[in-house]
Amino acid sequence: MAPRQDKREDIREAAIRVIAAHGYHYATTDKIAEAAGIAVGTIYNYFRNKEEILEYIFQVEVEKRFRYYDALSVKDIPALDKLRQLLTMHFAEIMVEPAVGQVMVRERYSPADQQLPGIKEFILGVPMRLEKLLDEAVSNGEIRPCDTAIVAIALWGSVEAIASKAVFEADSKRQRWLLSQAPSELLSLYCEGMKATK
Amino acid sequence: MAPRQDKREDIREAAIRVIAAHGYHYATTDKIAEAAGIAVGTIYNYFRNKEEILEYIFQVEVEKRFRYYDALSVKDIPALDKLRQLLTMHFAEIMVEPAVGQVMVRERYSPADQQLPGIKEFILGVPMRLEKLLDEAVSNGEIRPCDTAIVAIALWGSVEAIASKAVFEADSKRQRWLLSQAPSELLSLYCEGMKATK
Amino acid sequence: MAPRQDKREDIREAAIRVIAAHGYHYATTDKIAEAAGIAVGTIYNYFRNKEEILEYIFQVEVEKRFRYYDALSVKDIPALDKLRQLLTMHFAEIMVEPAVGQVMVRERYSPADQQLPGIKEFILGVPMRLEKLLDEAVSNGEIRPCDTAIVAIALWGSVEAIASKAVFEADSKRQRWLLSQAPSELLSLYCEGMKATK
Amino acid sequence: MAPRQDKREDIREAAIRVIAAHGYHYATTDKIAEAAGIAVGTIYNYFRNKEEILEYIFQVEVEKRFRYYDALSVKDIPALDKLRQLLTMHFAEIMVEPAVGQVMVRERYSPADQQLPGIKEFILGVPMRLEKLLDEAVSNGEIRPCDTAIVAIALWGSVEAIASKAVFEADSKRQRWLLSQAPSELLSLYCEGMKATK
DNA sequence: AATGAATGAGACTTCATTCAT
DNA sequence: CATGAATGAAGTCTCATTCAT
Repeated sequence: MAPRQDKREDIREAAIRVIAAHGYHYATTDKIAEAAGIAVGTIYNYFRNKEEILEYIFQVEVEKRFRYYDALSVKDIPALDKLRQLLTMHFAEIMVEPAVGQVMVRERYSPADQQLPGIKEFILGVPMRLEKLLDEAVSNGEIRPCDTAIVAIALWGSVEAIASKAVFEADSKRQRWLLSQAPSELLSLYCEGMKATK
Repeated sequence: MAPRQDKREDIREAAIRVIAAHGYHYATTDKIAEAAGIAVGTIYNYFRNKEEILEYIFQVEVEKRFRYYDALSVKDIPALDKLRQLLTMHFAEIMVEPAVGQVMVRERYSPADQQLPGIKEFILGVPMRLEKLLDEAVSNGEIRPCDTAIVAIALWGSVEAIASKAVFEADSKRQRWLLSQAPSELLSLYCEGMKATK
Repeated sequence: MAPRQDKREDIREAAIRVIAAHGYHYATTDKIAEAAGIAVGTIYNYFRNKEEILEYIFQVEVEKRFRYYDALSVKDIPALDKLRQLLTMHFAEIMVEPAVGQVMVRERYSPADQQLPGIKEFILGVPMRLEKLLDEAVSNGEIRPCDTAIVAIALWGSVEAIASKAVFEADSKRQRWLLSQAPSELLSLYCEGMKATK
Repeated sequence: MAPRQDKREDIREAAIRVIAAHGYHYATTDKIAEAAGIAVGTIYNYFRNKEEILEYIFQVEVEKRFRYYDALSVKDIPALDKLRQLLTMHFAEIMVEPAVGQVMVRERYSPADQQLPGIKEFILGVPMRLEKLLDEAVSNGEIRPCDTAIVAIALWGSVEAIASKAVFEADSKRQRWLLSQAPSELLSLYCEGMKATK
């Protein structure tokens, strides 16, 4: 196989592995360089500093989801279906690369006093898009009026909690089960509620 | 005022402030000591190392909640009321001391490769107790049968997400509103669901 | 049993145990105090600082040997017998309290840039007295003329080497054997030499 | 002059100077780095920790002597000559670099509870080789049968004592004299003994 | 005299970043 | 562009010593 050209990408992937394994603060630049098969110095030709690597990891994930959302939002399907597809996509991504899931769950507040812009985008941007879909669903009469901002946050919290549970699940069968069942389980929970049906 | 007797407590409180402000990894032992008004060395008369401080912070919070749960569990009231009271208590605690909330939300994976025992207890123990309450509610016919393990995780994820939102909310009025409304909002969401009522 | 009155002595003995076990630099004042059954602060009522404890340990041993030497030197017996008795006494002391032997062997250069006076006394004073006995033996015609200064150093080096070997000997039977046989073995070696007798 | 290539060697030499001057425990890594003309951090590119430097110092000396012994042991000369040459070599090395001699004499028990492997090798390995040479001398009839293990220890103790004396000798003329005369003085002492010849 | 909590200087070590090759 | 040895600031922790009780 030809050597990977995009070294920035190599570094990102190596960093994901190392950070998932050790945590951001114990993921030294040396370890990342070694995992990427390059010299430490080379990292600094592609990233200004270590923070920027983490920033980039989040950016990539954010963009995947935003692009998916953008494509979704112009479709002419019920908003709840859009929601389901977005969650399905999120869990599918994590299933493909659980290490990324670990990083997103754990390293959200890692690097500094101030949250990195890319991470802020992730934490705020995704729920905000959920909120829009919920608003749309309310408009369509798919769900009843409610404080969609709060619901979006709650829903996203649930998603993250289950992803986190899955991502640290040692039993890989149960991991796949969790990640694949999660979207419909969650949506039916949030739609139907748990109230006893008489 | 008489000098505070329990220095371990002083250190815990100082550490909460410093960690909430800067994050565990930027909360140096020097800063913590300064915030506590003592010398660095004194910290090590009360804690074996820096990790143990974080461990202790979580332990205290865990115990508060477990004790509250224990008192609750013997009461003769509907399980859903117990649930509501537990959540109310949790949010009330955070309202009183938002810094602790920040620490609990942010520093869960901070210190090491391995999760600290006290933190594990927090992350696993609380949802487990929620699950028990949900099971009880199912038994009582208060809610319909469902995968209570998953629901507990989802519910706790929602709780944390809202707490996290609140805790970083600059507008303190809205913070109080979020924290006080959250329990009933969440429970009604989880019970009734969002489905449009015909 | 009545409480030991001489606390300086208690501390000395405790320090010997702790230093023998851990080495001077790992023998913290806390450990010594604990071993002596007193508070750290109390140490400083009897010793100016940690160094002085080591100094005192050597002093006591030096004095024992000097006093023994002084008593010996006025006796009217062959100088070689005096020598033998001095060595016998030295090894006997170590047999009684091997920990002291360990300290004397190991901690000679431990505490500081400058050698402590008490330790210097030990290192220089003892060989000097051996030298005097050798001179006397030469005068008496017990041994042939030789560079007694060098021989004294060599002899003392041998003594220390065997003591050191014995002191770290795990097998206590062999330890006793070494320490009890050493004086005559050494003296016969130094007197007769190893030359093959035709 | 071209810059020294082997930085590990530079550090070893600097450490010898600093440790000889101040003792291992007062030879801070900062001082060693300064003496080596490098930054502290650089030390840790060549040694895992401070102990390892001391370990390495002993290793180098051990190896010198073992290599010399190995070359010697295959020669077809009297065992006593081998012995003499080995001692001569040892004292010559110390004469060239007295600081190393100081370190070997003083820092034998310095670093820890447990003796470092390299130091153990030095303390046990050298006398063991002396013992072998003595055994050979006995076999050859060069010396009379005796407890060669004990004699080896005694002899090595004498050697170290004289080396130690020499190494701390301020008068450098007397130092050279001691170190150069020592081998034959010692061997003749050990062979002939001090007994008065009628 | 005895106590032992408090002190804080100082030790070792790590690691993100640089820069000469 | 790539390299990786060198850097040194900064962090954690220890421990001899002090002093108020």
